[in-house]
Parts: sequence; C-alpha cells; structure tokens
Amino acid sequence: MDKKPCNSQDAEVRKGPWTMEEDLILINYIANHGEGVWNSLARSAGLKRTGKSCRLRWLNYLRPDVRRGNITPEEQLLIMELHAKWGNRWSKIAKHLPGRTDNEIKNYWRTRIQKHIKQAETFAGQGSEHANDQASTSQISTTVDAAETYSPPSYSGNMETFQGPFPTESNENLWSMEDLWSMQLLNGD
DNA sequence: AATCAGAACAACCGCTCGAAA
DNA sequence: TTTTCGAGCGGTTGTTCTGAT
Repeated sequence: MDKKPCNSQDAEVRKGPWTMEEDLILINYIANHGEGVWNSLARSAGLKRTGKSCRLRWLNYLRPDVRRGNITPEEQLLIMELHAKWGNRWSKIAKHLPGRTDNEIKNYWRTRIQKHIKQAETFAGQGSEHANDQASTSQISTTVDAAETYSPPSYSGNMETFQGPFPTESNENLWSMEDLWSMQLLNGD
C-alpha cells in the first residue's frame, strides 16, 4: 500500500486547492467515461492528482446532485438525531440527507453544532442553579447513544448564543435550540 | 485603514475493510 | 488461505473569509 514515489510521474502529484481547469477535466472525463477506478481515472484524465483526491473532489463538489451551503433547520435536526443515534458515522448520516456529503456534514458538525454544545456545557457548569429551568431538555441525554451524550443546552439567558447556526432570514425560519431539542425529545423514542 | 482573532470551508492523511488475484 | 490493491471513512490540518477592535 505505502508505495513510495518511485518514478518521475509519482513525484509530480499535485496537492492543494483544485483549479477550475482541473475541475473541468475531471467533469468531462467522468461524463465521457464514468467513474471507474479512481487511480487509473486520474492518470487517464491527465490529472496530476491521486485517485483519492479526484474521488473526494468529485463526491464533495463536482457531482451534479450535490447541494451546497445553507443547511436547513430540518437538516440540522436530522443531523442531530442521526448523530445521536450513530455517532460520527458521517457517511451513514449523509445517506439520509440527499445531496449532502459526509465531509460537509462533518465540517458543519465540528464548526457549528459542536461549538454550541461546548458552550452549553460551559453554561451548565457555571450556572448550575439555572439548569433546572431546562430540566425537561436535560432528559434528552438519556435518549442518545452512550458514546455520544450531548450535554443538554441549559442556556438560560443565552439563547442568542445558540441561534448562530440557524438561518435568520426571517423569524419563521429561526429555530432555537429549544425547538430542536424538544423535537428531538418527541422523536427520541 | 490596518490588524487580529475566530469561524467556516476545502483538502489531505492514515487507517480499515472488502474484493480480486 | 494469503496477499495486494482500491475504495471509503473519519480525523486533522491548512487556507480563506469575516467581523471586531
């Protein structure tokens, strides 16, 4: 597996951001030949990229059915539910979100949801006297996988902190964590 | 207007699994 | 049955963008 570069071709493997030209080459090649074996595809298409890199680029950005940006509240809720069920099985979770990729969901989780869970934990630790205010939501953790128990968002007085990840075009679209968690409770069992 | 910090995104790396030889 | 190779997955890192000071 770990073959070291042993010829000049291997030595000039490109890394880093994809250029528009590379994207076009990959798209055209797949349109004409199909996906096939990624390593040989990369070679045949004349791309100085690894098969892995081509596969990732295709699956995450170039596929025609890939949806990008603006994770909806519904999708976020689904992600949370599925993550509670399966943990970090991003590809499995992604299968339930048409057009979304595991990489996108993983990034979304790490950069947004996880951050807010951490904050929630902080608030829970600091203001435990307020925790009872959210006593109902604190039961959520009993419904999730033991390996991935969320700290319930005991965010009394800090609701705005939790609205960041959600669409804010209008108030109707603004889902609070409370909404999400209560929905999760309903769907929990 | 410039600088800094944090957030978000894109891509790579290492590992595991399964299929084929 | 064992070995090899490719695909896929999850974690991590690097880069870019955006907002605050």
